[in-house]
Amino acid sequence: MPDPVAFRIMNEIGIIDQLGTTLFERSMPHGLTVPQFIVLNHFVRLGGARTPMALADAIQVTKATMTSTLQRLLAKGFVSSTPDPTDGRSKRISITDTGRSAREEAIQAIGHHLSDMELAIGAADMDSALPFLIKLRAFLDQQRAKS
Amino acid sequence: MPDPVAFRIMNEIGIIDQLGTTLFERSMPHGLTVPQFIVLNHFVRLGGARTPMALADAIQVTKATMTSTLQRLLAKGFVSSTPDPTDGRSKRISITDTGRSAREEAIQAIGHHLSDMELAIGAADMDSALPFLIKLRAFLDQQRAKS
DNA sequence: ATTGACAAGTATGATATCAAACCAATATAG
DNA sequence: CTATATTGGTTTGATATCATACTTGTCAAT
Repeated sequence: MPDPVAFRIMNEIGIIDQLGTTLFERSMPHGLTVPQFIVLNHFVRLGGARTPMALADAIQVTKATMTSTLQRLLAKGFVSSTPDPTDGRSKRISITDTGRSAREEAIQAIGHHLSDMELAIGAADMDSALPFLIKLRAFLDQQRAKS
Repeated sequence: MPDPVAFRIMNEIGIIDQLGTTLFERSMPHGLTVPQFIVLNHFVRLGGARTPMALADAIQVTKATMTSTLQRLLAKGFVSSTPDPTDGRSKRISITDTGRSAREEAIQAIGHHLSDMELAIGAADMDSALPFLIKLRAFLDQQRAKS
């Protein structure tokens, strides 16, 4: 019997994620990884300071994972951390100027891959696929919450 | 400026992969992971013995990654390994009966998630998304080869 | 107020993954 | 044939990720 379509979808998605991540990380400067880049990007797009928990929720990883990624970004000087004045358990994380530049360089570096991809696949196909992916993500997110 | 559509696609795919993997691994028996399951599944679907390199190519991971996954499957007794009689560098890996049963149990365990998913998203939408994903995967695979 | 539940962050241990370096065996060139 | 290049597999070292357990601080209920 053939694999169910849902299985094949998840299978393709797993491989795409892996190949894409590897491709991007080969071009990014300062040994930036994709997760690190995503955090920097989040700061640039939304501005201001954020707690590790808020970042973890926004990016859909556990707080333990966020701790780990932030430690590396701190070591590279791309983010800074100060104690939260109103909550003794918490911290406020911000991007630094160096972090901003690194993110700019990374954008340049992967931009070329993204253009190639749009050219090869067709922006129209991508536009039509996006809602499907968003729906699938929402479903999985909701399944996770249900535990 | 908004993120390019290719970026958003890759972003969603990364999150879907992560959420899906976690969801599946929570239900699978014997501490099976998704990569381990994929290897067992490959053996059941295609039968016979395979070299680690052939498996790595089929599943699109590096040979180092395959070494690691096979070591864990060997430790669980789900695959067996014998030296290749014709090539002193190589091995022949096969699935064991225990491995076959474990794979059967895993199929049952994740089947329920896959049905839920098909129900929530709609099999028709999945059918139409699949060619897009296959095309994207092929593109990335070809980019990788170009290095 | 004190106690008990909850929340933020970190640490630990397991797996996956890649790149790079390595070893051993095979294949190719000359 | 011998020397070189290639190929199969493993090892090492780095990062990401989750689950679980722990610490510390906050909040709520009595």
